Amino acid sequence: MTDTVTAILDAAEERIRGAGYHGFSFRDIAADVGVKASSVHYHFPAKEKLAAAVARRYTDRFVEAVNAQVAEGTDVVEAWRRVFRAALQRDGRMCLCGALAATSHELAEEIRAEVKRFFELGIETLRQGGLERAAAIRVLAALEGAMLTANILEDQSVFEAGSSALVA
Amino acid sequence: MTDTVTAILDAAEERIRGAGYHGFSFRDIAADVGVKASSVHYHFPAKEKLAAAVARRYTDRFVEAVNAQVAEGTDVVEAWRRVFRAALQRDGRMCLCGALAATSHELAEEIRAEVKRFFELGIETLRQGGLERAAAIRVLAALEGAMLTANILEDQSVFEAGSSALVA
DNA sequence: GTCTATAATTTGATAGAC
DNA sequence: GTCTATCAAATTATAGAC
Repeated sequence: MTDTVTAILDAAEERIRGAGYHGFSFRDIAADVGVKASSVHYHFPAKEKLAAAVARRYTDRFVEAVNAQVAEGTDVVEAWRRVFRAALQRDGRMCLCGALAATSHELAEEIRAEVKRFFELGIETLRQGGLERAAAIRVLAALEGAMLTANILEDQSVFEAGSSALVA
Repeated sequence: MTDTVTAILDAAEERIRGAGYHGFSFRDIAADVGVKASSVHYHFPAKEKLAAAVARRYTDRFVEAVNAQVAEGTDVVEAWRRVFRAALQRDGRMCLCGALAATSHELAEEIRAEVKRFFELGIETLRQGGLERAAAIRVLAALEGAMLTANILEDQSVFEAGSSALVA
């Protein structure tokens, strides 16, 4: 993966997490990266492909980070909470898949499938950690909701409060 | 409030709940209502004003519905859960303020203030029902997250699972 | 791989007739 | 209060030079 592709994915991720799928343009990304819009199109022929690639990378990284925590002996629920917290504190923005899921109704099928994968993998890893399906859903829902609420209230302590019931 | 204004607000609410603030145009709304885009502009001079008006009406109606439940003797947490559930089941879409909050970073100040009001009023009514602030945040976060997760997984039972821990 | 140039369409918004 | 007509800008996307 070239530097330009990485920079494009980084910029698109930040934009989507701040303004949603319809909230950015190829020119925005190009300006962020320091190239022209046509160069972005060279790497990603269509906006849908770009967003799908961003979601794929985001999910892969996210699940990998969770698995790394679990491998170190962290409880799986706490692991998910930590990775969510890190994403909020580092970037001060919504979860990418949460931002896309919030407006999933009009989302292109390819993107929706990638976003769905994030939530299905979340449920799967939590179940592998011993949780029942309903409990796994509760954890993911609480974390997405806590992140969203902290975002709009512009108060990161809201994330702690919103996700505090998950801690054993 | 004229019929046209009501129809415009209805259409805009549905569009925003499905695709977010940037996911619709004046022409979309006009087509939904059966008028021309210039007529929409007559009632709402700018897109920001339209979205802010939609959020204001949504919050007012939502809180009113919750208060009506509480007045009938329903527990305040259960009241919030019921009104969220009704919004999901009736429209099959995200909470309007949740959809806007998810991409709040780039939102016009006027709109963000209205969305913020939804969450602050939520916390306020829950606290009046006897909950501590952290508990109130947990309830709102869980409900928004449960709605979002049910939305992307296209399974309304996910809302029940995601919000089930709130029931005493 | 990146650029310039451009096509085709859509966008938010306004002016003015009725 | 709604319409037609229009604007200026932005949008996704492509063609072809370098």
